[in-house]
Amino acid sequence: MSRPPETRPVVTRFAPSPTGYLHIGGGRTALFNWLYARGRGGTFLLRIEDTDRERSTPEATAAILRGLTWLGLDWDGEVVSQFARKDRHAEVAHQMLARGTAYKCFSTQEEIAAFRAEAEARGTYALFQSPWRDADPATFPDAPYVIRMKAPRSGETVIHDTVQGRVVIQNSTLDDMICLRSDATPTYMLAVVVDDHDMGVTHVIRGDDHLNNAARQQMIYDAMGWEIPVWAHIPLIHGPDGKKLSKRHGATGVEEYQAMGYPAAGMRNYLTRLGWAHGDAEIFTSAEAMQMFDLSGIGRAPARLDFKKLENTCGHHIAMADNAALLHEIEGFLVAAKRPALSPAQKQLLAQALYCVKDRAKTFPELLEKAHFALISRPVVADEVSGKSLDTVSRGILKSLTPRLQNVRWTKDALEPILNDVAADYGIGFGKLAAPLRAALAGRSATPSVYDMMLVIGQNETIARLEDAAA
RNA sequence: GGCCCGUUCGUCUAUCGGUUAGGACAUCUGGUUUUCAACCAGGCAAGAGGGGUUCGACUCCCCUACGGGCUGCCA
Repeated sequence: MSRPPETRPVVTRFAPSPTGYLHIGGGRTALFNWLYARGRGGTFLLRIEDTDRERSTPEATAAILRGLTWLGLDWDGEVVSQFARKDRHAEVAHQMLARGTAYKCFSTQEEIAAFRAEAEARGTYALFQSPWRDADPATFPDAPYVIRMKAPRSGETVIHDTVQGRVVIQNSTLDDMICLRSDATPTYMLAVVVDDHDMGVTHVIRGDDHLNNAARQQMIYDAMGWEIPVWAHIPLIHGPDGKKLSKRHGATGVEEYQAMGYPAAGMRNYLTRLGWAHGDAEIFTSAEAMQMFDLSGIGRAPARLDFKKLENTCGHHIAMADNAALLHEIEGFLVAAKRPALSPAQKQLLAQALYCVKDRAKTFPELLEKAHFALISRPVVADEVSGKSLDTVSRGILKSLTPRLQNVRWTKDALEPILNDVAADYGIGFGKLAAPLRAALAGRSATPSVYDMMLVIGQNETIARLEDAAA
């Protein structure tokens, strides 16, 4: 009855409701839609589901856009506001009325609440069945009404879900959902179908909390004679303890991850692998992910967030990142983390130091800590651990070292014999010499190679720091 | 309560009726080392439970347990 989806250009969409920040689970949903569309030369659309005026805020929309932008998920065309399309939704509701697939219901919310309370009192649960479903229009009162879907009361609705398989829902378990509220605004159930249809969405990839909704939505597609999209309901993300991810697990907002210093490429990689797999592929770029990503690789069970693996993945991406891009992203991190920005001089030094710190860090705070030596200016203040290696003896060693550093070519090859000689003179291993050098140069015990640090900060600065420490 | 979905090492997962059930992260041991990170070698570690179907089930079916979702004039 419908053309094979493969022959149509793919159109996916991410449709968050603007009631807060971009949730990490929403971010992954967006990512899957983005990967699927981008990997097939398709279109990825963004629609804000803001028909609930009570809860929707422009701030939330802005936060969601920021989150997506940071994650690097670019959408095609303008952001669609669902609320702006309310007249179209109402139009479709009335078309359903005209087709006889929907009806006007004059039951008040009080009546419905009373009906439910009564059922509950009897210890049962019953779907509300509107008395207006087959009422004679001649009996219609002059009162506000909602437009309800005239849902089939028997039979079954079958969802062919790419991820969940064939899901059968008995129509008797579904009620006549409201499509148009009494104030003529659409409900989610109607709006989502109308918009997806009008926007030409071919694949609906969303959280499996919508799986049941798909049955009701399919009824609307049928009622309007529209082609049903390919459904793909993906499992939600859980916290490390296997429970639904909530605030008590820590970070749930995408922007919080930016503030914690995870690179966007690493986040994308990690999130892609969370609930999706392609053989043994673990570390990959987004371009590679686009090539590999498919709906059949999505798992059916909820996945737990694992920060250790996130960090490991991010470490790989920091190491393989382009230096200029990395520097730019670090500056963005500083802003997000509300940390002081880099001065032009610091930026310059950090750029030069990147080669020796980027493969030692899993997050930006860690990278910055490793690059501490390049970001500070004299006098270097040693932290507690490294300070211990600056005792009287090692100060003497540093003092004897500085003169030998005066007239040398500032390369590792030239420096190496000098430091080795000093160590030999004092009958100590290089490790014993490196510790005070680290303290003097960086004030830290965990740093890049002492040679790299010397090379990055230069001859004058090196000698000055060593003299400071020896004094 | 009703309906729907799920359940492989601690975690993410591969397997799509026949494998010593593979990989990655984490962890442990040894090696390397200039601290950290990394790297090399190796170890530990899994099909929720119970019934079927089948020559043969992680894989198909049913039940139970556990987890999740939906059940709104929320999305």
